[in-house]
Amino acid sequence: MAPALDLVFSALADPTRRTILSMLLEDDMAVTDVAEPFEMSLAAISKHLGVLTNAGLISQEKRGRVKWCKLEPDALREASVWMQAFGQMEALDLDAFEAFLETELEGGAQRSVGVARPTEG
Amino acid sequence: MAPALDLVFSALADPTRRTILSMLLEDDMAVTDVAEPFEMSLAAISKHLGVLTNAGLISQEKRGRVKWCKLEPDALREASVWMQAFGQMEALDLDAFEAFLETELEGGAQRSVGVARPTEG
DNA sequence: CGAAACGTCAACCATTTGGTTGAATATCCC
DNA sequence: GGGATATTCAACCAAATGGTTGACGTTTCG
Repeated sequence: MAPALDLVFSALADPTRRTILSMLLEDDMAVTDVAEPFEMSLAAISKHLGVLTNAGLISQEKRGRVKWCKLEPDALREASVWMQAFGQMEALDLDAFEAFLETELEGGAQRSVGVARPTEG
Repeated sequence: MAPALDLVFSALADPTRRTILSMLLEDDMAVTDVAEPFEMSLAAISKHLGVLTNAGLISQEKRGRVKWCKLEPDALREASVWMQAFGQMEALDLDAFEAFLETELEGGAQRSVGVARPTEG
């Protein structure tokens, strides 16, 4: 069920939607109340909420005539994990790996570290 | 100089671009070599690289007739920090904060926790 | 010099996105 | 029932996105 990273990241790419998420951090909110601080129409906010829902970042539950919006942190967490994993691989490759090379192959020929043409024909 | 989160997140929203980033994790690469595994045109990849550059996620340096692409982890890290901070605030608000409320205001009127209309006119 | 390799630019196209407005639907309350 | 409230739907629009192709400028190499 985990929504694709595509959906999560593109949902996060809009400042209005990031603001909405931070608003929902404090409390669950009704659609009308989410829309209140913004200058755009209610319909526009409704669409934004649809995008966030589709990305799994929030859920919406209708109670009576009011639709409550609730933060769903799991989707965010998944993307966060991706980024952290990426960051760790990066740290691994660019730092630890080079250090490893220099230690392991100590005194090897003066390779130009970090620059290696892949697939040179 | 830190590029806006908008640019970073929307750059990350495309799977082709995420793949490119992961390729650059291993090594700096020439534009042509980045394009090689993909089925789209070189021009399309060139545009993707432009988007990544614009977001600050990579840098490009021309040496001779070859333009080398290099991962720039800082921009990614900034977005990662945003997400982690968000996650931490979430943990704070939804768990600790409610526990705090219940403890601190013990036995208060039966507030319906988590439901508060802001700006009721 | 001239051809090949590297990469971008410009024009074009289809689709998506983010916004609008006005009508429609559902619920609450008198 | 009927009016107010809450929210979405549908149609529309402008701009951005992701792709194509073909022409163009640079740099290398024979």
